[in-house]
Formats: sequence, C-alpha cells, structure tokens
Amino acid sequence: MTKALERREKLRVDLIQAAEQMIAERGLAGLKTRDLAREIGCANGAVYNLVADVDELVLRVGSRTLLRLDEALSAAEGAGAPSPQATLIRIAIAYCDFAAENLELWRALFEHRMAADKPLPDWSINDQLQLFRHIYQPLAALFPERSPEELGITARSLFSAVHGMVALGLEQKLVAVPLPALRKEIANLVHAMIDGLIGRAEQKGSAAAD
Amino acid sequence: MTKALERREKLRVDLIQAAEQMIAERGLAGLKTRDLAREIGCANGAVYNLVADVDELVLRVGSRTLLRLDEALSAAEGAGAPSPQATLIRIAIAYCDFAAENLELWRALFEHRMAADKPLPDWSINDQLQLFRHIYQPLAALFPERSPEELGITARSLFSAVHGMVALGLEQKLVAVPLPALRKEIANLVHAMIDGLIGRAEQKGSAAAD
DNA sequence: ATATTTATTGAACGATGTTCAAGATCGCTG
DNA sequence: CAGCGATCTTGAACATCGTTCAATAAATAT
Repeated sequence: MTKALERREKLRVDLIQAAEQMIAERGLAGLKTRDLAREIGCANGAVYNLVADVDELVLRVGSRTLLRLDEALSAAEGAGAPSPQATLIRIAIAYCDFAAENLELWRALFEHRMAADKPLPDWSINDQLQLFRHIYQPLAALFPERSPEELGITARSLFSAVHGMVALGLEQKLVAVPLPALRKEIANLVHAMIDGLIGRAEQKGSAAAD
Repeated sequence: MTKALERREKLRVDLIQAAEQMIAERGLAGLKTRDLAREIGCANGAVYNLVADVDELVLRVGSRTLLRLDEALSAAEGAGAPSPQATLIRIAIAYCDFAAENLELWRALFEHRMAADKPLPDWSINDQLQLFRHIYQPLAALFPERSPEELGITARSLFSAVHGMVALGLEQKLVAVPLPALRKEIANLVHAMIDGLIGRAEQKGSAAAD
C-alpha cells in the first residue's frame, strides 16, 4: 500500500508548490482549483483528496512563507551584533525587504480570512507566534528589568508598528513610496521608538529616586 | 424627467446604506448583490443601473466610513490641547476606538482590492489622503524646523505604525488582546515614538555644535 | 393620445468551490 | 497470477456568485 500513498504525498507537495507559485504570480484571488489541478495533472475534484479545502491549502502555503520569513529574520539578527538597537533595526529592514520581494505571498498571510465558524488550526497559529521570538531577544537585552510578559507585549507592539509601516508603504492604493525611502523611514522610526522606550523606562525608574 | 431621476437617486442612497449595513453585519465577504436587491426592493440586475459594479459600491461605502472616521479623529484633536504629544496620543486612541466600534466597515477599507487593471478612482484616493491631515498639524507644532515634505513622510509613518498596532491587535487570528490593554499599548508606544523622534531631532540639530 | 426614449426586469451566462456516484486502480490472498 | 474487496480518481453536476442583455414596462415628449 506504499505506492498509492507515495503518489498521494508527491501530489500533495506538488499541489502546495503550485499553489505557492500561483499566489506569487497572480495574488491570493488568482488561486483557482481548476488551474491547480491542470498544473499538477489531475482532475479538479482530486484536489479535495489532497487537502480538505482551499482554506487549508492557503494555510499550508502560508506556513511555508512564514518559514522563509523566519529564516530571513534569523539571517538579519545573526550577522554580528553591535547593539540590540542595531539588531532590531536590521530585523525590521529584513521584514520590509522580505515583504517587498515576496509581495503576494506575504500579503496572502494577512488577506486570507477563515469563515467565522471555522477557526484557524493550532499548527497555523503556532507558526505565527514564532515571529515575535526574533524581536524578543534584543528587547530583553535592552530592558533586563522587564518581565517576560511585558517584553512579549512590547515585542508584539513593535512588530505590529513595523508591519503597519510595511503594509501601507507597499500598498499601491496610496502614493507609491520608493522602497529605499521606505527602508529609511522604517529604520528611523524604529530607532526613535527604541530611544523613546528607553527614555520612558529611565524616567519611570528614576521616579523613585526623586 | 425629474421623477425618474429622483427615484434613481433615492434608490442609490438606499443601496449604499444597505451595503453599509450588510458589511457591518456580515463582513465584506458577506456582501451579495441579490440580497441587496431584495433589501431595497428591486431586481438584482437593477443594482447595475445604480452603480457600475460591486467595486464602486464598496468604495462608496468606504467613502462614508472614511468620513465618519475623519469626524471621530477631528473630535479627538478638537478637545482642549495641553500639548501636541497629548493630541497625537488622543488621535491614535480615537483611531483604535473607531476601528473597534466599526470593525467590519473599517476592515473593508483595507481588505478590498481592485482588479489589477482597474485602478482606484481619484475621488477615492483623495478620501484616504485626508486622514494624514490630522497628524500633520500636531507634528508641525512639534517640529517647526522640518519641511512640509518631511512632515508628510513622518505623518504617514506614524499613522502606519498605529494602524499596524490596531490591525494586528484587533485580529482574532493571534491571541485576542483586550481592548483596554491595546489602548494602553498604543498610548505608550506613540508616546515613545514622539519622544524618540524629538530626541533624534535634537541630537541631529546639536551635531553641528559638537 | 400616440410615439419615442428611457428604465427595469429577471432569465441566462460564465466562473468558481465543492460534492458524489461511477469507474479505474491498487493491494492482498488463494 | 487471477480475482476480489477496498480505495482512490474522475469529471459531470450542483449551488452560488457577479454580470449582461433582450424583452417589457414606464415615463416623457409631441
């Protein structure tokens, strides 16, 4: 019984790769089951033997995108660390660059919405939470007195702020921003946010001494 | 010929209001032309006498949402102004509150995407640019030496950062954040961003004196 | 009142996600 | 290796969409 399952697995991998390429080329809205079936050489109905529905397919592609994003952020934090500030800025720039280079796949991560009655599977939620990890460590170095809970909240806030700048910056709806200008803006505002957070922490800490 | 056009106009208003209510109740994906037609009492084909297509309908609803958002932000900046910093924070909180209270309509502003070959009409683009106006004035008070271009860029960055925090904060995908905690986080990070921007501006300005 | 212009209708079209009975294929056993 | 039961695959069919259009009804002009 191995032969059948092997073929199934190979087809499933092909399907997810084809879906990834299709989203990258035509956007999430351009993903069609019939085109996918033709691409991997099977009947359109067969797609539902490999995957429960299109939602799962999009989530599986998203999982791959998140993995590559994770690698890109790891590479950014890996290279020599002059200071936690510099590391955080490099991570933010790496996030921007990844989004620009994988525009449609990155958008698909946030554009996709499940039906209200079918929530995200756990494995998908877990994928997403891994991202904050990259920001957590430099933040912990900057604010050693903060609790893990506080650091987690701050990490999510920082990530969300950078995400917003990238999301609206890469949007063609508004005035198109040249990528170098966007990178500069992000570096500048991240630097300001960190400086501001440090300043406010010192102010707070010294209040007892006054 | 007034009778026919009057009826047409009334129907068009009804249509947009019905679409607004439908998006608010069922989300952008729940907007269906046949349901709309039944709601306003006409044939489904008649919808296309009132509006070119669903894209235009969504944009018209978006225009109304942006108008109400504009009013909410104006109200936030209007109330007594202790300092530009405090005003910016109030605006950010107002943005967060508006998004929370008008969740589906606010989401529709950013979820909706036009087909690649049909760009946004000018009137819709203009609607969106008005938003930065609210941030521009307090920023100009904080950084009088900056050029209008620089201020515009900073205003967009600040707006985008807050937008990102609200967008990911209200997302049910990740861990649900209680609204009061989100408001507190936004106030904190906006404060930090402004402090940081001021600090970096001072540093830069005094560099010549070093 | 009649003719001409215009608006409205709702059936039909094409696309799309999903299902399912019928047929093809596979894996095991005698 | 032949045959049989289980399983997989197929592609036609279904339900829903947005959108179009010839026919009908209404409104306006003469």
